[in-house]
Amino acid sequence: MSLRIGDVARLVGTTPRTIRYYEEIGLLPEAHTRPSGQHRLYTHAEVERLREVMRLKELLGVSLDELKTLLAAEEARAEVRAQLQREDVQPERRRELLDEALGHLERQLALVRHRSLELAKLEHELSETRKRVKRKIRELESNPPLASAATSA
Amino acid sequence: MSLRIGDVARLVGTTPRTIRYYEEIGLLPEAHTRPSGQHRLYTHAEVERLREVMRLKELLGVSLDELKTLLAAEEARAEVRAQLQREDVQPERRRELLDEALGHLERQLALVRHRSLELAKLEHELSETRKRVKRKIRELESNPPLASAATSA
DNA sequence: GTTGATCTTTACGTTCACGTCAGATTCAGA
DNA sequence: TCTGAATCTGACGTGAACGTAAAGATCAAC
Repeated sequence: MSLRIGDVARLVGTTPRTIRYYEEIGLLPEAHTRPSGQHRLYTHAEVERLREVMRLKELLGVSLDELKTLLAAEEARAEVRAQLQREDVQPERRRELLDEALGHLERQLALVRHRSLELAKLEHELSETRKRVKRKIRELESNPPLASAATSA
Repeated sequence: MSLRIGDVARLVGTTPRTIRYYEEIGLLPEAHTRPSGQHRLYTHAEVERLREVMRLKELLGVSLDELKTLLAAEEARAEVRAQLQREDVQPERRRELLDEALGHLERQLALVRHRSLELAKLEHELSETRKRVKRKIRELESNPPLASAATSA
């Protein structure tokens, strides 16, 4: 039911050092309340969280510091979910958290959409270029290599 | 007609140091034949080339070393264009260059498509999450904050 | 032909994101 | 209870991608 840091590392394809580092810089929450010196223990939910962090890092290509602020969205939503479990849900506080989460989500979305668009443009250009290269190759194949010049108008 | 390293840096939004560094590691060709000690001079074509390099770096998120091998495509195509100008175009050599360029293009495209897909997935997930958060906020607004619980089923 | 701004090379410094090592500690299993 | 594998903290090391400083050279403009 509870995983150790080595298991987690294997599961997500990284190293224990990296996980400790992420915790060190505040990118991951400190694993529960753990008397210093004792082994860290993780739940599957935390493994998923780590997966998500690494995915965002990979796809957004931002520094771990920027990523930390972007992840405030997840934090907020996690807290919302936690508050939903309990019953003392002061609605004003919930509203605050939701607004905060929304703001961070918008920032993430803007970032993602921008990159997505740029990538699409790049993809289009590349496939156009590929077409041209392919055409040139075909021309070269059908045109028997004559001695003189003038292969394309 | 010819720009100096500082102008180029301003034009593409980087620093002279970076440009020199890129030249140093072979990512950019050495600016023409330049007696060591003399100022580097650049054409607008070279500025565009640098822009493209920085764009690919940004969008693909690869190391400068990987980028160097990926850029072999541009090199090959540049050489093809150069050979088209001249008339002694040994067609077998052209075929080699075109094949090479095609290979590199395929690699770039595969990379771009993969990232593009992943980003699209992420974008979808994010906008779904945003929907849910917005809905929750609306619920909170329409439901007058009563004393008891039960806001959503 | 003399400035002053920009550039040159050389070389050491820096930040980020971890890797690696050491020595002590903890933990699961026999 | 003992043992061996994994983990702990703390520290220093590392590679990538530049930043920065120094001392001299170059270049455009006057």
